[in-house]
Amino acid sequence: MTEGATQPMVRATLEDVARAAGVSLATVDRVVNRREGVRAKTVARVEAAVAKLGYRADVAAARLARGQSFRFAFVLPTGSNSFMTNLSEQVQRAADWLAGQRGFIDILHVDVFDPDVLAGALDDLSPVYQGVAVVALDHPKVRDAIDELTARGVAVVTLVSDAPSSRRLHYVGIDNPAAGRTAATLMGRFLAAREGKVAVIAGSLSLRDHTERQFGFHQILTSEYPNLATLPVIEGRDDSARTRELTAALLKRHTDLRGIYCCGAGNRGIAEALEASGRARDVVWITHELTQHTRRFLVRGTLDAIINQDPGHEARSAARVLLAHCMEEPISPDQERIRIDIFLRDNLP
Amino acid sequence: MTEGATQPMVRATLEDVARAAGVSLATVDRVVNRREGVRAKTVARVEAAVAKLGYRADVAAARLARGQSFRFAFVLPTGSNSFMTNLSEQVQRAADWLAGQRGFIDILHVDVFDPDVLAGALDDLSPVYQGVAVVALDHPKVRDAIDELTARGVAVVTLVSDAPSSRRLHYVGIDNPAAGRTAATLMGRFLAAREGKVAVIAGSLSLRDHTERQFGFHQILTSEYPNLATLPVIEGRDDSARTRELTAALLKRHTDLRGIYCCGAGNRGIAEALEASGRARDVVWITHELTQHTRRFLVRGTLDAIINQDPGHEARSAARVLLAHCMEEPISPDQERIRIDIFLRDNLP
DNA sequence: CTGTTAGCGCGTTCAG
DNA sequence: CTGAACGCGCTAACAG
Repeated sequence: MTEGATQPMVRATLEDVARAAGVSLATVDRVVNRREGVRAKTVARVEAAVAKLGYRADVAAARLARGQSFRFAFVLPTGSNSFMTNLSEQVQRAADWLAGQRGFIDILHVDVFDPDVLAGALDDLSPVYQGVAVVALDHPKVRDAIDELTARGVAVVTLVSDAPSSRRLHYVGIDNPAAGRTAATLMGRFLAAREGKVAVIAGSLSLRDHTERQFGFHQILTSEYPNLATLPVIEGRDDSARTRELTAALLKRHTDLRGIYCCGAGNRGIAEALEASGRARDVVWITHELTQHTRRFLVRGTLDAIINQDPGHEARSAARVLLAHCMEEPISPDQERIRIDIFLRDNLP
Repeated sequence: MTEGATQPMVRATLEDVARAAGVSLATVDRVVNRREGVRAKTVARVEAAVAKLGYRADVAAARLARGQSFRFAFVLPTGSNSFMTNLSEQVQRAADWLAGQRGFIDILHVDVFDPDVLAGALDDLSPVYQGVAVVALDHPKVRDAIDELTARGVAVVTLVSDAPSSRRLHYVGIDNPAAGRTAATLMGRFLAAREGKVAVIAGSLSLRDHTERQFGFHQILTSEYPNLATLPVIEGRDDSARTRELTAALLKRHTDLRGIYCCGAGNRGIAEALEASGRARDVVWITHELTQHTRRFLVRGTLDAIINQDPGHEARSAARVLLAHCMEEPISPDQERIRIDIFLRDNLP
């Protein structure tokens, strides 16, 4: 048995360090927190003591003494598709957690799909907020509103949907082109060498994430799977009824339709059309986001794979990033990276 | 714009509650922490005040006042395969994080594949530890050692490899039969309707996780993909050289070998044999764990998919579960559930 | 440049 | 059954 280095039995306190270095508490505090006004020689002495005793600041005590608290606004879509409902719930849970850490989250619901409304909501945001997480839109007005907040010293993170041209601090969400490529690889491989057509259904091509997914999907499908022809993108406006009609028309018109990639919402409509057509097991259907509905379609075999982003992880990550920024603490990039999950029937959580 | 309920501007303290309820600090504390010795009437009055003010205990202050600290042992394998090395690093990072929360982690490396050695290490563990995380082995001696620790009041979580018959508090790891089923579905679908043989390479069939994966794999492949015949399982002992020989022999002997599922380690050997044979692009190869090696094989196209468990998540989860148990706090199951990740070339993190 | 001191919000004695 | 008072480890304001 090989022992690793064991930690000291009880942690050293600032006072222990002060005694060891022969200085006062305040001086040690200055050195540890890298504040000005200490002679280089003294700094060295203190740092030696810190190293010798293995001193680590007690975050609980520091937070208590600092007594600062934080207030963040989470700007989420009104609307009620399953994914966004789920995201709201997860933000609420992250808020409960943060409340124990002297952090408060207010959730604001706005129509994030209207650039004017969204920009207006950001402009009107109360100045009490030190941080904002927003499901953004890549539009000049929104970008300006974000930049204005940033200029006022407010930390802004974009959530799920990015505004890359803005000065937001951080984007919490998946790499959408990569998600589209992932869907394409699954589609191409599931269809093996079969020939035929593949349809792409987006919510709206004016949504950057849908466009990016579609872009990644096309990129791989056309370059690596020449046996499959992609049909022009269809916009279902994330609406089930409309998407059902469009899908039904698609199935009727193209008897050689082999696959459907849905890079937005409206999945219930697709499922209905597919099942009504009797070709559900024959057509490979890949979509985004694990919800109660898509889970059912996957288990039933109508849906073949789900590309997912974990809303719980996203909500917690946004909260952590904002908190870390306010406390001037570093974040650990690979804990904050949102992964592109692939779910098949067999690895559903 | 719809506003969510906004939180109070400053959090209520115990003292605020005491004043509102017309009692003292100590009484509120007793009620809040569900201690004995308070009249029912007083309890009710305090609880009303708590509800009215939306009081939430400040965890930082509570931790500071309690001043308790925790010490955990993480028992990890000696040996040096990439996954375990990675796990060690992640445990070290979790330890750095915990150190700020008054928690200390000592890392012990033992030969976890030898039941006697592992059980001995657990038996000999210093009594200073309130919690132990162990990469376990499903063996009576190990089970007894875990149960003995549990009986002594030590919280035990199994990590990556479980001992389900023991009285461990919690298992931090993936559902291995489900992981095997996931691999089988990918294999079956990637091979579409092609006919031929599929080989399964395990490290050792006396390792429960390898057996479970292999079981799940067979289950799906035989029931859903009758076009594919599975060859008898081969044991590569997680050794690259040996696995290379075995794979080469396999490729030579079965000209209709269509797929290889590796449910253990030794991936470098498989890659070498596949690439040497010139059939790397033809044979579908699926394996476990994202490492620097498997990443390369996947990007290069020799490997088709990786089934992964995130060691960073596992290390943090084990630490959180132990900490929560010691502080008698609840855990949130879906944050602690370890997912079965699927990585293709396109969604690598 | 450095030291002293008064809390931060809560848990835990110990008296009443 | 209830209350007063001290201290956890650290920060910040002030004094020297």
